Amino acid sequence: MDAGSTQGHFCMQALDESALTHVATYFRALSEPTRLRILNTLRDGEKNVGQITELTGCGQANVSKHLALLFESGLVTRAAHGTAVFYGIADAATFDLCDLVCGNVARIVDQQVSSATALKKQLGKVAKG
Amino acid sequence: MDAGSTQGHFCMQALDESALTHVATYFRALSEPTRLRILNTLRDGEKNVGQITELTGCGQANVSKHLALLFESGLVTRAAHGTAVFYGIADAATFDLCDLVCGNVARIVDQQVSSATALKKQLGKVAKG
DNA sequence: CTACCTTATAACCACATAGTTATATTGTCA
DNA sequence: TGACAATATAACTATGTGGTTATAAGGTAG
Repeated sequence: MDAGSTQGHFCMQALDESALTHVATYFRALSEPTRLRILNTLRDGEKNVGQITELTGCGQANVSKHLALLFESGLVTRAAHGTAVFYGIADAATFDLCDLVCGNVARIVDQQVSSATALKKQLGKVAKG
Repeated sequence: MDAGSTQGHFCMQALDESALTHVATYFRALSEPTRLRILNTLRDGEKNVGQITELTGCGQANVSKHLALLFESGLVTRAAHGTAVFYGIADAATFDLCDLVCGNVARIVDQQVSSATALKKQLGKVAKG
């Protein structure tokens, strides 16, 4: 089975250099808080650039640039209606992914907090001892 | 329920700015082909820096820097044994994530190929017509 | 056609970062 | 202790990119 096939189970281990770059690009698209904010505004349906600009509080040019990147990365759809351009989530799996990451991140943060607490305790003991 | 809790279902929509940054940082760690290669070498167990350097074909300093970033992002574990330092996957869910993304990417690439093919067909018609 | 509205793009700055080379740090062994 | 091996870090260059401002491009209404 080839990595470009449309069905079956995919495993990063089997990917060649080109596919690895694609995966990295996908993650890169999700690696900016502003882009995550933009994607969040699309949870409840398509919106045009003006609405997204309003909702995120970012500059219009900035939003357009991020939307262009998200579109090129295949994460959002684009549809022009008159002068307005509506963007939407290309794949519902995107949010599954983000929410999965939220779980991972929550675990990491908890671990780091625990480590920090343990370290603090250790340091406390050293200071006292 | 708070976003830092250790159980339950997590949704990006509910995250504040700080959590959003954490999620973005997590994705950022996965957004470089070299780091994905490094993570791939850890699929079948912990390895030290020398082994990872060998397997990836990257420079040792470069590998160390990437490993430091992965460690700080909470994606890998670190354990020193003598002068060697062994790194391992912190959370098996990481590969679930990567493989999920592989599926998404495969779909995107397929769609782009289809679009390109369709476009090519259209252009062909125009050229002929 | 003109004025206006919406979106995309160009130019620019500031900053982050991947990779390299050289070196420091740390642990082991004779 | 001194030589050596493994890893981390500092310094540097080149490149990428987030954000802003100004402007272009495309469509619409009068």
